[in-house]
Amino acid sequence: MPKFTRYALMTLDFYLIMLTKCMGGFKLEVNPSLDKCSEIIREALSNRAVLIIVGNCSIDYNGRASSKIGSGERILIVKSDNSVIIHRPGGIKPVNWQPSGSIIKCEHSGNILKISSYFKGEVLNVAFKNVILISFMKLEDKAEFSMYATEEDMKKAILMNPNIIEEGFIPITDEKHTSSGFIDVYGKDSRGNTVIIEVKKDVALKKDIIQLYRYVEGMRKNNPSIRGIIASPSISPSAKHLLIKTNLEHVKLTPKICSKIIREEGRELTLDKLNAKAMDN
Amino acid sequence: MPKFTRYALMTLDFYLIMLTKCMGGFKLEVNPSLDKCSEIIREALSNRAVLIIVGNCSIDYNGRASSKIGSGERILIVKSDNSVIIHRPGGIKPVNWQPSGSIIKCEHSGNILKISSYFKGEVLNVAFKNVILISFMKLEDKAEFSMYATEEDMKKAILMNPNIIEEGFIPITDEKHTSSGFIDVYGKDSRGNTVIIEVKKDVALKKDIIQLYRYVEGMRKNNPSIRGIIASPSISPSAKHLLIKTNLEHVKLTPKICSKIIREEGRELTLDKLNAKAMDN
DNA sequence: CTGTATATCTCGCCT
DNA sequence: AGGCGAGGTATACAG
Repeated sequence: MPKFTRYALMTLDFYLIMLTKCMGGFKLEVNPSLDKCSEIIREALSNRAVLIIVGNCSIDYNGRASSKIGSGERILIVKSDNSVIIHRPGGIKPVNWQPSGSIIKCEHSGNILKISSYFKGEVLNVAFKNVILISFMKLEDKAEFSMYATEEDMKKAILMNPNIIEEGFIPITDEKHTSSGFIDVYGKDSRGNTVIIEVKKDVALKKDIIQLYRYVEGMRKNNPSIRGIIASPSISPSAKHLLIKTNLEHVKLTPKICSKIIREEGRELTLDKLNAKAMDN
Repeated sequence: MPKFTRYALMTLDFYLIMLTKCMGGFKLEVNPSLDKCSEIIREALSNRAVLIIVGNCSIDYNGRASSKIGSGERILIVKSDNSVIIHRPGGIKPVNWQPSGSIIKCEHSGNILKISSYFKGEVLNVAFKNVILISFMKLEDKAEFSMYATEEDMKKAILMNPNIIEEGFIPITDEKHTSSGFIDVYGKDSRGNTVIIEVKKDVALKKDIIQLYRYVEGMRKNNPSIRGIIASPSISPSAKHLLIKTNLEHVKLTPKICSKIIREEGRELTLDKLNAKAMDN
């Protein structure tokens, strides 16, 4: 297909999309006039949409520090929380930025489009000489970001560095089988008390306490000094209540810190060595 | 003007721009098919253009740490140096990134467009379910970024914190007039030797050494122990050579550090106090 | 090249 | 609200 036709078709397509999209908080212009930009920016800001501008600008910043940069083609993004980032064509870090909640103004005077952002005594001024592309859109992103580590990784981290549970804790085995099932980590505290640890990578709930209680209760008959610890990033209020009633304990332990322990200690300590270490204990 | 007409005109405009722009390394699609995206991404990468993709994606990262995030609408930017940043609709920091020089691949399989980036054992996988907007463009930005401080600020910083020149330096006046003109900062070192400082905010060149030498030479007749120091962020090789021959000295001093001194010490030390301090000496 | 100090650090957690 | 510590810190600079 010749380029001409391809673009003609694409343009028709684009036209139709524009009609639908502009209802739903989307707008886009290529090589717009600065007046048009000014209009679009205002619309984006009032819509609390994400605004993207690509064009030739110079930037002045004054606040905790001061910076200045002359003309160059850059990408400016104003997010829906009014944070601002400006990126040059290279490098991972923005050349200038402004945190969430800043007050953004836009002014078109002469041949310059000025976008100003104010936040707690800090001023970021961006002056566009020309704009290649401007667009805003409503973006939805409700997903939760997680530094990833499995419960298995958390157990591994405890075996690698038992002090993350408490000073002097010594693991004996992992996943010991008991009459009530199996437990995650089994060991002794610094006073020689038996310790049973249940690991959860998410918030510990009532059911987790109940599960741990079942293990511990089965063993308390023969060993009254036994301790039960639930290791998790957090614990629900009702689970905490039950925890106290059942004389169990909670230790804060996040997948993230475990992931770090594995990464850092894992350099010297291979899995083989780890298993050997576990066997020794 | 009714919306319909406005967009029709805009679309025509867009169409014409596309024809010119696509020659010069620019392409843009709204709501493209993933196949089309794949094509555009390949073109962007081979052109070493800046690529912007807005769409619904999930992201996996594995390297120094691991992270995972489910579906959400985000902005992905691949810069011309193959650095990657992915921004969520809010917040100043990217949710995931990859440094410059990473190897980027793109694969369209099923209903998913996968963009992978590899760098020194770190893998970033982005899976797009749909794309709202894709565009690439060649951006030119040769401007130099500077943490801003004038030569005046640098002199002020020396007066505020003379130790940045050397331990025990005590400024007496700034801009002392001599028979050869005026000098930037004039003072005494810890041994009581007279010191003349010439401040430059950029690399010190031969001509700067010559200028300083003229001042110093004029005073060496009456005061052989006089020292001449050029304070600048750096010095050119030929200037350095001349510096040694003329028995002058160089002290590294950047506008940035001066800017910091003024910011930090300026909190306690107002301009009035500063002037008073300068008068005292 | 490696290690260290810096940052408009940002961000989250804690008091 | 203020202080503290971590970060996939990134980045500049010294050794």
